[in-house]
Amino acid sequence: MFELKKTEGRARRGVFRTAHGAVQTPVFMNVGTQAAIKGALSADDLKQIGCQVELSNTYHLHVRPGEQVIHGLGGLHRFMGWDGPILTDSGGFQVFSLAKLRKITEEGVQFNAHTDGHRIFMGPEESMCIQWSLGSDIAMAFDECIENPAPHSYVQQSCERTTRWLSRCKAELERLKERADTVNPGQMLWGINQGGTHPDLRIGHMRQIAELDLPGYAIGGLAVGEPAEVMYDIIEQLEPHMPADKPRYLMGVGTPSNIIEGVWRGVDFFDCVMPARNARHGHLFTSQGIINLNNAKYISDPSPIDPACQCPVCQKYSRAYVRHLLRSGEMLGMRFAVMHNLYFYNRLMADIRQALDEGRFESFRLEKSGILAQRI
RNA sequence: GGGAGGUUUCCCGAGUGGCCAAAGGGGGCAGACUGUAAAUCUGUUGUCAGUGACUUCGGUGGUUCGAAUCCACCACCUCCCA
Repeated sequence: MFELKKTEGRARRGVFRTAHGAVQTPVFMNVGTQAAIKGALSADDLKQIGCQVELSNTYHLHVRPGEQVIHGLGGLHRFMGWDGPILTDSGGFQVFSLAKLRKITEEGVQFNAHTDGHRIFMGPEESMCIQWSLGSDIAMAFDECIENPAPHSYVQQSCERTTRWLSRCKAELERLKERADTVNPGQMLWGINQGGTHPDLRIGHMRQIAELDLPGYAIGGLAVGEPAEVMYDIIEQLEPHMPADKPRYLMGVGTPSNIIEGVWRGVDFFDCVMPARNARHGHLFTSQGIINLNNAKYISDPSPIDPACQCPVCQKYSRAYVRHLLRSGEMLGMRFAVMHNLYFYNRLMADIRQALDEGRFESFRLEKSGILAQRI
């Protein structure tokens, strides 16, 4: 399923096959939480900006419109018109981000829906059932994501529960896939490593979940409060304990620089809301660094967002125009900004892959990592 | 011709003797954002100087220890009656 084509140090160039096509790695997955990329981008737009994998969210689609609706319409791919690979996040992150509205027990998590407050129970079986109904290609394990830093004792207890939850996820998905109305027989489950910023817990947890021999493993619970250096250190210590023949997914990360550093440390899959959210707020990524298009200095700037960018927006429109649209609250401004940033991310990944193919990723990293992080 | 109301800091608008450089909103300027309750949130928005000082509430004078707030006149705006 996962084929490693080339390595450079710990960095890996590979191909991952799914029921909806192959994914060239390292890859950035484009986040469309509610089966849509915020900023009014469609599945067709995703194709145009070079997206390989779309990511949607179990909890959000369960709350609205409900997985039965999507299952009844033939699954998430048909529902949203995207025929490429889809990964669904399990709702585990919402355990973290909706913390004020939930209560965690061994069985699962009791939520008050963020929409109307009604009670929702989600545990490993519920999450798997929803993801099975959606028919994503990659279903993520239902885990608990903890804010860093967190005390060793709590993280340990949480990790142990996440391991038990993972076994339940695996058993439930296997059971569900035997049903006749399975939308995506090729659906697979990926496990998620937790352990906060404690290397011993990270490694111990990884060893346990690796035993389940899942087709992919994610690193969760990073970029949630700890400094980037701590995150890099954890990845470095954890990486030797991750199965080498399975893809590794660093969940929710991150900035262009974070991604380059992640690839350097052996990560294959990434996703992050940052390019889309920051775009909506006027922060745009360019080959020379980050610009805040809201700044007054761009009011009459005739140049494209990034003169080096080949995206549809940069081919035609000026910073001045996109800035005006954003400031005026026009949807088109958000759409343009999001299109640019996601194109930039997908292009960055293509450049990373090319550098790996050509055996020059180390120099690529040294050259780009700093430039892309600076504000200009 | 007679009567009533109004003029506030970029805009709208509160304030009717000190706690007022003046609520609130808009706009402006900047910042945050990492498996998206996020088209959101935060700071700032008279000037100069790090306690503080100075200028400001249509204009000019006045009352008062003290005025955006009270009085007189002037200017402009709105409404009502002829």
